[in-house]
Amino acid sequence: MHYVKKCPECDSINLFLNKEKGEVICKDCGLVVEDKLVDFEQEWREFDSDQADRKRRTGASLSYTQYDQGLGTDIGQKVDLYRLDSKDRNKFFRLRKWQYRISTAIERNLKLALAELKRVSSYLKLPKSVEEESARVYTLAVQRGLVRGRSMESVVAGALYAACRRHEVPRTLDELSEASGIEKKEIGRTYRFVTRELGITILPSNPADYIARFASALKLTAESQSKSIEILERAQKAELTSGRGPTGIAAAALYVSALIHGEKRTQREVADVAGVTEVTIRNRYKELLDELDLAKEIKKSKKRKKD
DNA sequence: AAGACGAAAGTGGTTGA
DNA sequence: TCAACAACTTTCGTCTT
Repeated sequence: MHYVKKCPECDSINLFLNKEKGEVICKDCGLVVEDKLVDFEQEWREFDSDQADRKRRTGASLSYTQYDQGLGTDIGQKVDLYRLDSKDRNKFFRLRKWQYRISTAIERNLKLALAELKRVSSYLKLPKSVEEESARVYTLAVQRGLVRGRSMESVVAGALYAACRRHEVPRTLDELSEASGIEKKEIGRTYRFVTRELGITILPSNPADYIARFASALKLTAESQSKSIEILERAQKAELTSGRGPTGIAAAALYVSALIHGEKRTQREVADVAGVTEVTIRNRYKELLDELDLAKEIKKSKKRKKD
């Protein structure tokens, strides 16, 4: 199997293989370098067409980003029609007409929507697996008629948001909003509506999932980054995280660890990257200091600076 | 002068009667 | 369906570096 050695975006060699998700992620810029790392090798061999028939199990691969999943169903034409009497034949034509109408309506919608979905997805540099998942969600939503009364774009954005969360590569509503041009409120609304109607359960996102991306946006070193993960874990144990917005916590953890490692960033900078306000960072930051006695560590790093 | 701090009032969403 | 509520934002004045 072949692995990418360098990040094509920033040339970093700091790549990280997440085996469960089957993705290679650049730790520096957060780019998903490779995903869907599936072993494409066959575990069997075939020596003639007879064996091939018995051993091959699959047809072409399915993809939800193709509007009909690469397949398609038509009610057949002409074949065997001579066997039907005129009544049945009329029925047959009527069915075919309806099938045609319904499928073209849905297909036309899907074609447009999936084009938009791909656009937004590539803008946000989302992994292919998330794109697939969101396409699947959108397809289901269309089939259930959930798009009616809502703009196609907002449902696309909602599906993407849901897929990101499920794959633990969360983007903030702000980012989705910027990429799709749909209001934050609207995305949140359709997201909740669609996931509820489709019975998709989504875990509350983990602050740690945001760290890599925020850290690279702030150009922090790997040490600060792992320090902030450590802080997050301690915060979780101290039950400082439940009920709080995950981005705010991630931002505060990054802010503190940057201080500790003498890579000071202003609250403003961190706040902008994380999409929260300085006030929120201050509140989380204060809680972190109170509960985890990080004050010592900060003082230490200040002393080191003096020396 | 810029950044950090914190109080106060406002917003949108959840929850429980 | 409504009111209470928690988290977060906005705004603004004050303190610190």
